[in-house]
Amino acid sequence: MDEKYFPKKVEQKWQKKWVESGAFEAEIDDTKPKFYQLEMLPYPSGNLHMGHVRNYTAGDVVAWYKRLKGFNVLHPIGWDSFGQPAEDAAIKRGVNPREWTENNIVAMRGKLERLGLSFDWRRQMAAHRPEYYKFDQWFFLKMYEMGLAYKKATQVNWCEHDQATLSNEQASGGLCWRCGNSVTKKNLEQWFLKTTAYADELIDGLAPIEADWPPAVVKRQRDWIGRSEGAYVDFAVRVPPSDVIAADGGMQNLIRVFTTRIDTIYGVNAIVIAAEHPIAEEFKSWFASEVAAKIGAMRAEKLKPTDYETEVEKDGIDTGLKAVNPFSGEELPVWVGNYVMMEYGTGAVMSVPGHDERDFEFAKKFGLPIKKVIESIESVESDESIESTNPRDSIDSQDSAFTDYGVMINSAEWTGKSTVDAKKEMAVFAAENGFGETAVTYRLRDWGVSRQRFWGSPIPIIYCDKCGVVPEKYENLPVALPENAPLTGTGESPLARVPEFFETKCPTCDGPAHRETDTMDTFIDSSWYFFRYTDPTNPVLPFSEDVAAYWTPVDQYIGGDDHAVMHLIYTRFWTKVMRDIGLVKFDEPVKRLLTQGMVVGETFFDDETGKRVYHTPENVVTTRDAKGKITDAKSTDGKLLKHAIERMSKSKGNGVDPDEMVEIYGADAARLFVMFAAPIEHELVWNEAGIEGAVRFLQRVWRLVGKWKDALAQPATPAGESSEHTRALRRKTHQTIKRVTDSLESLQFNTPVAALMELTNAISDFEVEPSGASEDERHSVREALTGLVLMLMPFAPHVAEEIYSVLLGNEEGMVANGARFPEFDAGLAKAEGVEIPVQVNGKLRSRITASPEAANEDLEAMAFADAKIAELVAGKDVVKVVVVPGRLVNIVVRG
RNA sequence: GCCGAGGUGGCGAAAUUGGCAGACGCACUAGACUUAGGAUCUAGCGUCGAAAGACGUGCGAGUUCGAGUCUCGCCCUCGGCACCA
Repeated sequence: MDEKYFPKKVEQKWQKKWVESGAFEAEIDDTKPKFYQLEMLPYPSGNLHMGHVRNYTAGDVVAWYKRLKGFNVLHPIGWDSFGQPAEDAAIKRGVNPREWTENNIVAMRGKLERLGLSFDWRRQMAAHRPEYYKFDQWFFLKMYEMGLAYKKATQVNWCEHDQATLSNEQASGGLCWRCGNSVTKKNLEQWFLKTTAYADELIDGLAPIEADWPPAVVKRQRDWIGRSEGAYVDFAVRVPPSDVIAADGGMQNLIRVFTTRIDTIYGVNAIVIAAEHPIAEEFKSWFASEVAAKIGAMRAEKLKPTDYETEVEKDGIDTGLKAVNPFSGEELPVWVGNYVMMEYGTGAVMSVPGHDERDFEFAKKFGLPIKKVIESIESVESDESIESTNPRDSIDSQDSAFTDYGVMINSAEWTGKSTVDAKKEMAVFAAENGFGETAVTYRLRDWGVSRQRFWGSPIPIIYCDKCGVVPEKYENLPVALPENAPLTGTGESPLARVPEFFETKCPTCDGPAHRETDTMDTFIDSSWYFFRYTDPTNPVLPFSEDVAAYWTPVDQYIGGDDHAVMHLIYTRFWTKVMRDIGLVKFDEPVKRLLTQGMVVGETFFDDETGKRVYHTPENVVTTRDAKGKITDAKSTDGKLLKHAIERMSKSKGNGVDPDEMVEIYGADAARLFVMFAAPIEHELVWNEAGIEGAVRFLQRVWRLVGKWKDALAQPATPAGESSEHTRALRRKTHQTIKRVTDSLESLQFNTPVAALMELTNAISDFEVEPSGASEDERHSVREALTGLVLMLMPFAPHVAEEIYSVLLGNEEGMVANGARFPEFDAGLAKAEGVEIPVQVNGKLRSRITASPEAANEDLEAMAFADAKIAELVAGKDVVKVVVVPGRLVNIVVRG
């Protein structure tokens, strides 16, 4: 053992040993409980950033802990290797996307290996390889057969900056998930997967896993799916002046609205439809010219980039059409309104300004009547009776709508009922009378998966002039990407310019046909990748049902919360589809989810040009306030700089390359520090200074072992009678085992490191010279050191292996030894004499030392016997004495 | 605007869930060893105070023998959503 700890030497040695012994290669083993530890797969950009280090280290800690606890652990990694960056690199630098991707994978794998992450590399998958994307296509065909994949013309989300279509999830907030620019709409024919078919299941399936998923993710998924329960109501359309029913008859003369508040229907003042509503199209020629013009303008407005900063002002126009309220028979105007969305519900609403904020605003603006039909329970109770209440037809004077539930007024035979009851009854009434039904709508839309991109999995569909849309045959999969395609980034499908690719024969009639030239959204790849790890080379199926049945579902998943409504909804959807195909027998893919906070760094920009400035102590000078926040930043040549906190990466110039950190401080110190620096779910503002502390800690452990190793080489068994200081050390050891075990079980990674540091300090403070140590002393130090090292293994595996082999006196490490996590002994951890605080009137005044089992009366007597307490209590009335056994004594006095 | 999370030393944070606030670490201060210190060791380090002591977990109330923790009201910060009928 070297005098000093040289991380590089130790790390290279053990990484090599692990590879040679296949230490992390997991196979099905029915003699052990299985544990599937998964982290979100990286995009192979070629570079590692601190966010990766945090994510994969946390996963590695869990994987190691579970292995040491006797589980058969599957801990795989792969590559989300399809997608835009490879295509961008190809366009910008003329490289081949395949080569670029493969090279990056090699580079990035090396960086991950140097961190000593315990992955089973044999199982890695890469989305861009035909043996993987073949099964994206396999699934697509299955979904096509099941009626879950369909094509339709639609307005899609379009990012002008990236020249790319986006699913609703990827355009959340009206901004592109990748580049953050505003999203516009574009008309395209596009393939969809019917996620809405599973909307109820996607909501209801959250309940059983809720306790083990972060509340924020569960909530965002619920909101995203957005189930709301209400009713459809049909309003007949009349065309003035002669009350002509629309010529087509049938459904065309009805406007169907969706409402969650049918109980407010006597307060309807108008029907408001979206500009894209079919009625608006049907009566186009009937409308006055200014109405038609306005509708056209409103449609165009909706295609503009979405600006969520400024609130859109309500706008609309009376179409001149009339609609009849089926409950009251009242005739109402039909308006077109910009606040009604064609995509949600039926694209038409009944406007109730008295009880809906948006309708209220709309009515105010256009001077429409506002009628009150619901009163709060309090105001009804204070009024004498509902009958005698003079109906207030207008609440124009009020400045907001009353949106709560309450009691019905001005609502014919429903008056006086509670709105909660009326809501149910009125929907039933509407259904019985043929003008409505109870209904549930969702915010969730189907998943648009077509991408006009090259670097993705081709959609395995063929268009034949004779047979129409024909799915490719399973035996012809994969539909392989051609080696070369003209990549222009113009938003046209590159595959449409490769005749060798799209010219084909119809699988049904063998006639001339052409292939779909769009590729799939890359989120398809990541929807099922972790099932492929279980059976990575299966040539005929995505994975075998039996193999997956052993390993899946995932026991612990760790990744960023930025995927709360993208990846994590898609993969839940995919799992339910796989269940219906018969590949898996469960509903939810992930038992327990942990979302780690981002690692961010300070970024600087040139104030004038907006260009990034690399942040090194040499070129940026900052002044900071008391909280350490930057108040002012300048470059060394005097230019004013803007600053921001951004996700850390080398390309943003706000952070180190983890590889450099490993080079300087070692992988163990880097891992340890990242785990220790902040709770895993918090955002971590990167500050490199702290890593020195991790290095110091490991050096300290190393020196301690160096100091004791010769003495510990001699045999030592615990003596029957031991002295106080050895019992104290054993106590600390076992208390630490409990703390570390509990922390890791609850996925806390910062507090166990602190506990290990405390144990190290305790061993350090054990004031016995190793050469003169008794057998008993040697035994307690051995127990403390081996315990320390075993518990350190998940965080700093290389140095732990080295120290463990030193303590064992041979070259074997923990892996080779089948080492186990230390077991907690409650008896040994129990304190003998504890310091018990004594309070007088709730204020700490003294401490007494007693056995933790001391009886309440004894503690009380000891407290009163304490000189200081006696003095404070003297001459006063003791009102009460509170004794918490083993914890505290509080004496309440008066006078 | 609505929803969610949170506010504890100079900084990152602990606090067995109502029982010694600030563990552990970073930064800092003083000292020792040293040719040297960005190594190591020792001591200190919430605020005021010479000390005794007093005060102290965003602010204000409340419950309790006792509140960082529970209740109510307010302020602030950070995230999410974007007219979802």
